[in-house]
Amino acid sequence: MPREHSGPTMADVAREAGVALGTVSRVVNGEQVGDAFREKVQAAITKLGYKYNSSGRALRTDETNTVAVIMPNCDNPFFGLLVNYICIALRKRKRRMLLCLTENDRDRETELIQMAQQNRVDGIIALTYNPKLTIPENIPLVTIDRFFSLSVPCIASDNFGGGVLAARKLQMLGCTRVAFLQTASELPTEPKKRRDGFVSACVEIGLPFEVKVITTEEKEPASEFDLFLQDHMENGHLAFDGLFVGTDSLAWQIIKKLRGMGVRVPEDVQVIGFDGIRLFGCQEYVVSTIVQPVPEIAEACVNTVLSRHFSNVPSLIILPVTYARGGTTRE
Amino acid sequence: MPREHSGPTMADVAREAGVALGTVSRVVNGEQVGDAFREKVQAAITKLGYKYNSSGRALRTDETNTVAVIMPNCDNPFFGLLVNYICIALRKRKRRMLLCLTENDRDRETELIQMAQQNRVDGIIALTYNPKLTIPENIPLVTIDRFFSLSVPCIASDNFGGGVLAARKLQMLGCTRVAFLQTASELPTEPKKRRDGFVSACVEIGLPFEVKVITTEEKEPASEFDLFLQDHMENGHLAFDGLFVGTDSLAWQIIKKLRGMGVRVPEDVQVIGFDGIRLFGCQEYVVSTIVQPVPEIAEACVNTVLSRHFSNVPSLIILPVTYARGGTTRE
DNA sequence: TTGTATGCGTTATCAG
DNA sequence: CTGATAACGCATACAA
Repeated sequence: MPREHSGPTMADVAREAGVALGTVSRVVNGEQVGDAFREKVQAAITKLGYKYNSSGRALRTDETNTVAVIMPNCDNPFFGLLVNYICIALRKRKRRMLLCLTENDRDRETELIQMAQQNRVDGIIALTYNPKLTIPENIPLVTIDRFFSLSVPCIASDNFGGGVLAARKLQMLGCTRVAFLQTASELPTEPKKRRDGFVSACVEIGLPFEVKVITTEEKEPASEFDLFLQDHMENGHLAFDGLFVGTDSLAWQIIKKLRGMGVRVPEDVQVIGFDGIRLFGCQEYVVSTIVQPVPEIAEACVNTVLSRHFSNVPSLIILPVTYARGGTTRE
Repeated sequence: MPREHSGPTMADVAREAGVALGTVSRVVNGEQVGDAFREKVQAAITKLGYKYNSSGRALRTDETNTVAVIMPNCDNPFFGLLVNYICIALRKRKRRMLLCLTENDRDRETELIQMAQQNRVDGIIALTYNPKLTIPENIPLVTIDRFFSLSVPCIASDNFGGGVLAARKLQMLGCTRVAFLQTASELPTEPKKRRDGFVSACVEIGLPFEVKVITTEEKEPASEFDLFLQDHMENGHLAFDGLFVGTDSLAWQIIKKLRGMGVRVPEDVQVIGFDGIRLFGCQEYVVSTIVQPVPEIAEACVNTVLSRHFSNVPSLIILPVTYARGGTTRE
C-alpha cells in the first residue's frame, strides 16, 4: 500500500511542457537542450514542483550516489568527529551518507554490509574490528584503522609515528620512567602500532619504560589497570613520571583513577593520550594528546572509496599525526 | 557508465530454480509459498548469492524504508548522542538512516530537504532553527526542539520544568543569589523555556536572580559573557553563588572563564548546566546538569515520524528531564 | 536537437 | 498456489 502518490513524474512535466519525456530528462541532467525547450521544461518543473525520483534513476544507472558508513557508535567523540567529517567530504562529492551503527555487535556488522549491498551503495567506509567481516564483492570497501588485505584499502593515522612522538615528548618534558597503557582487540589492528612506535623510541633514546596492554575481550579491563597502577605505587608515589595512553578516552579514565589515588596530574605524572579530542568545539584538548588528522582521514576515505579506478588504489594510506598539549603535561 | 553489473536479479533466481519470477518475489517477501517451491528458490538464492535491489523495490512500492535525519553537526556531543539513539530506534523499526548535516548553513537546510524529497524518504527528523524552513509536502516531518506549526510535530524535553528544577536545586544547595546564562537564537524555540521555568521558579521561591541571554546572531557572544561576569565581580568575589547555564557546553566554557578569574567552582559558585553530557561514555557528567532523555526523544521522533496516521499525531511531545550532579555543585 | 521506445528489478494484478 | 505480465520513474540508444 503505497503512500499518497509521490508527486509529478517526468511524464507529467513533459505533458505540461508539451515536449518529449527524453527532453525533460536531458534538462534535468543538464545536457544540451535548445533554449526554447529548456525554458518550457523548467517552467513546467517549477509549476508542478517536480523533484526527480532517486530510485528510478538508481535503478536505471546502477548508481545511488550514496555511501554507507559503518561505525561502532556515534556517541564516542572520536567516532562522532569521523562521521562529521566524512559527511562533509561526501557532500563535496555530491554523495549522501547512509549511517550504520554496529553498537559493537559483530552479527550486526555483516547484517549491515548485506543491507548496504541491497541498497547498491556506491561504496562502504567501515570502522570495524570484526575479524570475520565478509568482504562484499562488487562494492568498493575502505576501512579505517584495520588492514584486511591488499584488496581492501585501509586508511589510518601514523600510529607508529605517534608512539615515537609521545616517547620523545615525554622525555623532552623531563620524564625518566614511563609506561604505555592501552586496551586493544586481539586482532592486528593499526592502533596497536602506537605501542610499537613508543617502545622502539624509548629503546632508542634510552628511556626506561613498561607496557600494559589489555585485550578488549578480557572480563574486567578497568580493574586490570587499577591493579597495574597499584602495583606500581611505592610509598605514596607512582613509579612512573610519564604515561602514554592508547586513547584520550582511556587517558581521561586513568587520570581520574590517579587523582583518586592521590597522584597529581601533571605535577607527579605527565600524561599523553591519543586521538585529539576537544570538548564542545573548544580549542583546548581534553588531555595532552597525539592528534589524529580526522578531516584528512575522512577526505582520504571518501576519495579512495569513490576512486574511478578502485583496483589501482593504494592498499594502505598513512596520515601524519601531531602533538598538542592539553593540560596534562608540564610546559 | 554503470558499474560492473550489480549481481543476479530475481529473474536469474527464477531461471535457476525453474520457477516464475513472482514466486521468487513471494519467497523473498516471506509470503505464502509451497514448501517444494520455497526450497528450490532458497537454494537458488544462496547458490547465486542473490541480494534484492532496494531501488527496484522502492520504485515499485514508493517506500524506501529510509528516514532522513537533519542535524547541525555530529561533533557536538549532544547531537552525536541524538544521532546515535535515533539510529538505534530506526533499526528497531527496520529503517535506515540517511544522515544530513547542515553545518548551520541555512541554504543547506532547504537543499537537504530537497534531497530527502528526491530520495523519497519515508520521513524526516530535523533539528534546525531555520525560520524559513520549507516544510515538505507528502513527507512526514518531525522536528526536535523547534515548534513550527500544528501540522509539524515537535519533540522536546520539558525545558520549562528543567528550569524550575534548576532553580529549586540551586536553592536547596544553599544559593542565595543566582543567574541564568544562555545563548539562544532569536526564534521562539523550545530551549528558550529553560529561562521561563527558571525565572518563574525563582520568583515563586523568592530567590534573587538575574538573566543574561545572548542571541546567536550577536558578534561576540563569548566576550559578552566575559563582560557580564566582570560586571558582577565585587572585590574579588562574584555577585552570584549559583549559576544555571543554558547548555553543558556553555557551562563548561563559563566555568573555565570563572576559574581564570580566580572564582572557584563549586566552592564559590555552584553551576548547573543543561543537556546531560557525559564524556567518553563514563558514568560521570561533565557538569552538574539537567539531563535530557535522549533515548526517549529518539524513540518519540521515530515513532512519530513513522506513525501510520501521521495527521492524527500530537503536535507537541514534551518529555521529562532529571537532575544529575556532576561535580560543579556542592552535595 | 528532439522524439520514441526499451529495459533497469521489483511488486502486484489477474488468469490458470 | 503459481505463472505470466504490466507498471513504477528514469536514462539512453536509436530513429527522425
